[in-house]
Amino acid sequence: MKRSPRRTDGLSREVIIQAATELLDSGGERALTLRALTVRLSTGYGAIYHHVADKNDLLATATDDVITRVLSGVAADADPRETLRGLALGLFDAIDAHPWVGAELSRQPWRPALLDFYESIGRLLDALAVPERARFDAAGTLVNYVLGVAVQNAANARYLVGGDTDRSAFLDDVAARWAHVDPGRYPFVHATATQLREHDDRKQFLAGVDIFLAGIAALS
Amino acid sequence: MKRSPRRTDGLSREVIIQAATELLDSGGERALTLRALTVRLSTGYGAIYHHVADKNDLLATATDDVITRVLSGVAADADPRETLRGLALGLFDAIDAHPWVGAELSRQPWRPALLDFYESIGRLLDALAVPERARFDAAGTLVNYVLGVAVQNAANARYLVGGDTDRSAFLDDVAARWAHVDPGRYPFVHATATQLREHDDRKQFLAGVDIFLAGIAALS
DNA sequence: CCTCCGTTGGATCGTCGCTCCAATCAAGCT
DNA sequence: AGCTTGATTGGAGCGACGATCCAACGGAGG
Repeated sequence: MKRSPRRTDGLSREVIIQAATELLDSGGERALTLRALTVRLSTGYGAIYHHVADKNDLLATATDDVITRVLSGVAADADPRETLRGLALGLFDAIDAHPWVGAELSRQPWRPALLDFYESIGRLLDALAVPERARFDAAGTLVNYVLGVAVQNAANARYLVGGDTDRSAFLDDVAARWAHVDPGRYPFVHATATQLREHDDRKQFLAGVDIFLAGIAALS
Repeated sequence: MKRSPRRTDGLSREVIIQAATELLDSGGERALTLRALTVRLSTGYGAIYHHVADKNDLLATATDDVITRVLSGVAADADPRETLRGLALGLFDAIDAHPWVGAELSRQPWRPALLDFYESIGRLLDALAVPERARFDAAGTLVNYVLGVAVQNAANARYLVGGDTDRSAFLDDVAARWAHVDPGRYPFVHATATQLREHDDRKQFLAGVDIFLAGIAALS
């Protein structure tokens, strides 16, 4: 039995994590299997486990990478309110582009990478003259909202299996089901069905951020 | 080879789902395996799959049951604002008691059981005189917030593996790590560490709901 | 009493994450 | 140059999972 030749270029933690990220981006969470990784890197399990603790480690590190990249790319605006909106949108867009990041963040919400996010929000609330005693609750609420929406969106994105069906097709599907509920029992849901079909996730997310900002402003 | 005796009392979808719920409540998501179910019900795979489509079906139905039970138990108050707070708290407490419900809802946010939740919120926003054009965004935002926080809490609860370590011990752990971050780089996070140790998830959640309500009021 | 069909139990399959160890090679030593 | 050693690699194998499939069962209707 001939053994396949040993690789000469060094395998490294970085290379492995990048390969994992590519697998995740192209095929979603379920595409990241150790077997797929060994094939892609043409190596074996041992080599991978020598650089990485386990699959959790892999997912967590890949997630941290994406988050860090996003947060460093957010532009600071003169207006703290605008900066905050930009920050929130940055995270939203990142998770929209990499739904698996949302799922992983919902599983481990206290990853170190989110420290920067939390810190930024705290400072911006300070700049917005939020009283100190309310700042903790306000920051927590905002973080929870942003992560919450992002996770929901990730779930919706995961619903589209391979990318065959379009996002709008998915919305049409849900909207159609909502349109067929009993208008007597569910007047609001029924009336909302049309708006659901036309709505823009990104805009609705920003509208939510604005509601919370208005509420926070009302605190002082 | 002797076959174990055939059961005489009828197995039913309800019995299976209740057993699944008990497994989930006692051991978390990873405790629900088909093998564990066959042992608990002293039956085989075939019997279970005869009544249930697959494991997703199991999880989804169990989740629907919990949600429905919660929503039917929420008292309607004269003040729509109070009713809304009660509704949100009801979902919060339910997911706090059954963390797996939070995880499942984040995976499938459009389950029929949430229709009632969405409908109730829509009506309450109407009672709060939220302009119709803003009601859709407002309802979506609130649902996202409630589900988002609930999911985070579920994730934290899942962090405590078997219930050995206490919830406060977990908070102490996170707070300790936050207290040791570089105060120069993360002044806000550092300053927040003490509040984190003392904070009450439930109260903070309610504070978030109040921020939202204040923001809604500012819309009109 | 018999037949039939809705149920039931469990052997089996393919895949998963992960462990374990022999094989391999580069760097350091004499 | 030859030897040694330890870090690194590749892959067989393990136990557990969700799911499928089918033979065996037994109560309801004739």
